[in-house]
Amino acid sequence: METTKREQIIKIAVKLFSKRGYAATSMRDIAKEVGMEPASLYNHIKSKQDILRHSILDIASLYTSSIQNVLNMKISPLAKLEQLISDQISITIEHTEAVSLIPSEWVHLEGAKAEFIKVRNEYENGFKQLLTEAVEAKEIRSVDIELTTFSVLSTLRYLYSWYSRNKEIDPAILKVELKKNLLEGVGRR
Amino acid sequence: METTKREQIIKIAVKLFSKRGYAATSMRDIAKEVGMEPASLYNHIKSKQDILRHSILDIASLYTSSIQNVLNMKISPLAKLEQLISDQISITIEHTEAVSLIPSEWVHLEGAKAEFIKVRNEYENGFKQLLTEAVEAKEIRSVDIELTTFSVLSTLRYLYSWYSRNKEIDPAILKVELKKNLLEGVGRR
DNA sequence: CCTACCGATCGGTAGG
DNA sequence: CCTACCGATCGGTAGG
Repeated sequence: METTKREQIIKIAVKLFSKRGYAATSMRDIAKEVGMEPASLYNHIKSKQDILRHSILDIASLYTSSIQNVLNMKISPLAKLEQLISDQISITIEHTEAVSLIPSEWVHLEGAKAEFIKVRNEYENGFKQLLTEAVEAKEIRSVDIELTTFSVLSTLRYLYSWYSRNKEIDPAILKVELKKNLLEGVGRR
Repeated sequence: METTKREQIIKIAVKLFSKRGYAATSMRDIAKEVGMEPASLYNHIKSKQDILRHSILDIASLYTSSIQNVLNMKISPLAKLEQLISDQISITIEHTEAVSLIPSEWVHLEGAKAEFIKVRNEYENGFKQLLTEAVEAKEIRSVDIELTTFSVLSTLRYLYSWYSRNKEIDPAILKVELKKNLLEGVGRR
């Protein structure tokens, strides 16, 4: 699998954005890590903003595909929720650093901010719909939809930070354990 | 309750850091919002870094007080966990913007980074200890301590983002509902 | 892909 | 608390 210079630059930029934040990372930082002069980066990318936009929107489209796919499946609402959680864990494992930009760095998007927010809202609304259906089907208790959506999605959004310190874990085990946690809590008796 | 100019400046700076991030907020941005010339800020604060350090360490000390207090209470491990969750919700409600700096902006601390990490680790270790004790007392099921700590604390850490959009909620109801969520999940049947 | 460089903006200081 | 200003660094361009 060949990687273009452009892809190399974006990968390194994402790593630096993830570590220090977009605003605190300079094109000179990126150039040094890539091994070229700052001016040369511009033969491969349009601007610093261009890197951020592509990184974030690429990940956002993975989430969109997942929710659309899950909504069309012929399984119970609760099974759909479980599939969505599995998908999101997979995305986090496969694109850990890019995923880490989603919660904090999207605020630095300039042209694409509105589009990002739209896509994020669609995902959240899909999640709320599944939760509502699962309650109606009596597969889960009658939860507060808004608060539960926040609670479950915030754990999934920040999973990257836990995973980046625990990469040795078996993804299958992570999925089982985290689903149990999100769906059954700590099992208060 | 009189607020000094210094407190006013810090409050406004925290609001801006919270919205755009530390690195993307300039002293000129802060000065404009405060209503003075940039140079005049330095009669009240030592440096931009000084503002960040005080904001973050002040909140961190609230978390430290909470965990120390809870660990010394003469109640069951599960009751301690519930008290810790309540405290953290209270801190988030009372200091929403400053709390929002904790997950993302601490990376920009310069002199105090090691101290912050130490304090954060103490809090996490206290939480893990309570979780372990609750399992041993059979008050909760035998959870994965590391993953559950991450899962519960990530929801609590990012509660500020949900709360800032839902400020009209009754804090008492928020505590009951969120505790239920974290401790019983969605009640999968 | 590099050398050379631009205008803008940054955090912060001197001096009153 | 302000005017005036400093050196450093920023994202990006011209031209080869």
